[in-house]
Amino acid sequence: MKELLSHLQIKVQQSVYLKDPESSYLGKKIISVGINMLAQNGLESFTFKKLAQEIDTTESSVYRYFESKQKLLLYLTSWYWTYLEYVLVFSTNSITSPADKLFSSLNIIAYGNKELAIVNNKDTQKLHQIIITEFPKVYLNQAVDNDYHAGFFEGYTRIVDRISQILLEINPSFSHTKTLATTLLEGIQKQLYYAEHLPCLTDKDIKNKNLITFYTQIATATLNSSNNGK
Amino acid sequence: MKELLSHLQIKVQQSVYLKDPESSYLGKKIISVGINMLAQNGLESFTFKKLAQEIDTTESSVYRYFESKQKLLLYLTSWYWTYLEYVLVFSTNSITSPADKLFSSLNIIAYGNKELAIVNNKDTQKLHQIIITEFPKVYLNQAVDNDYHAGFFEGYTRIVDRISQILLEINPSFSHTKTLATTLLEGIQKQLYYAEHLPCLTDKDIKNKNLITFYTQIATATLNSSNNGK
DNA sequence: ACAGCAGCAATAGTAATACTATTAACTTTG
DNA sequence: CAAAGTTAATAGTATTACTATTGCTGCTGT
Repeated sequence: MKELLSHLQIKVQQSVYLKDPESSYLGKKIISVGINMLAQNGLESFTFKKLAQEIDTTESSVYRYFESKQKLLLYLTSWYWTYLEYVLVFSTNSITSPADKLFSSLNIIAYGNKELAIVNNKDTQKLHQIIITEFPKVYLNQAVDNDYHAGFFEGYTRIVDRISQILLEINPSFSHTKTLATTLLEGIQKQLYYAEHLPCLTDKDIKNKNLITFYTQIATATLNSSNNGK
Repeated sequence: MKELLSHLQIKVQQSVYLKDPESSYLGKKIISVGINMLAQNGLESFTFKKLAQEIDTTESSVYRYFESKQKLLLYLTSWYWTYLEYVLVFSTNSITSPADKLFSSLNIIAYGNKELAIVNNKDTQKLHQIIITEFPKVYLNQAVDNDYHAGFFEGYTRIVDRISQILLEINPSFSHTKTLATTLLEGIQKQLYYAEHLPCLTDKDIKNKNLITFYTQIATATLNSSNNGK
């Protein structure tokens, strides 16, 4: 799997960038150093000028690749969700029990693939950090409706669909799979953030495997509860 | 209750503002027009200059009240969570069944109090909109750790604690109340946003009463599931 | 009554950020 | 090897965030 994924060329929708960052050395630098800077200090303090200084180029050269820092963030998050779908599929296609498949999937969503640190010159653990703190900002803004119709959230949507499918395997008559899937997925990510920064919004032992066990329990309990057909 | 709440003076922690906006006409204007503008266009396009123009004053006069637009947002969200705790307590203290209390509480969190539109010159429905799209930005940034230690999230924390208490009433041996409480609370708010902007991340019938019913079901199913003592 | 002093808001800035038009240099291709 | 195309740097502008200073207004004490 390590071989398969590290050779994978993940495509991000063209309209997200002005010039394909994979097509030049500078473009690749923008991505890899951009990941480091965003993971380190977040979107607010990140500017193209600082990025340019870091990689010894100019602000306007960065603007040739992305029309704004939000679009660069959108590129990184889109890439990550697409990458994660591959990891998800490769890691769980051999699992037959739907409940086990759910557990493994949630585990990957929570902690990524620890063996594959760098894929296509991108630090996936840092991208995971970026997803947790910055991804909500990608859609909680005025541009959502346009971005949605442009298909910019398809990567994320497909992950949600995959989880939905697994939930449906556990209980084929369950009718609120999307809602449950997003609740699990985003709940897990929030808890990871709270554990780090807002400890009074979590329970102490909810970490590592326990976090995944708990959310799997929420899922199975809900799926097995009485009026699930309606 | 309408009488009680509309006469209530809700205090926001002093260190959030430079000068108490409740202490002058201009301050009150900053708050009420700020609510309108933030609900309308979001934090990103909101600036103190635009706010000042809207209320016929100057940018620097606004800066006398708040050191940044983030602090103004923090003020509004803190006010809202404190206000919502009163609504929650007043509306549910007569309910004896813990399950009914949970349903009512989640309903208030999802839809606020529709009878009380304006409290202390603040449009609570617009504030509710602001909470849904802007509150995550209040803590998903570099200042979290400082803001947390300064106690700026106490209003929200208290709401989470109240929900936790109700969950504990339903199952006194349940040990992950904070995690479940935040998952329910934030899940509901996300679904409201998705229904509006990202419909493929929700299920069609998950709206109005159904949304609350579903999240109450998640809660009770989880609370009643087997290994809850652990 | 009015000199003095608080408190408040406006004027007039600066520094940083976001973004763009134009030019220069280098590569590829006919 | 000249024309065409590609790439990035120079040199801007407009907006945004934030601050230092000044001036006005009303209250206070003698």
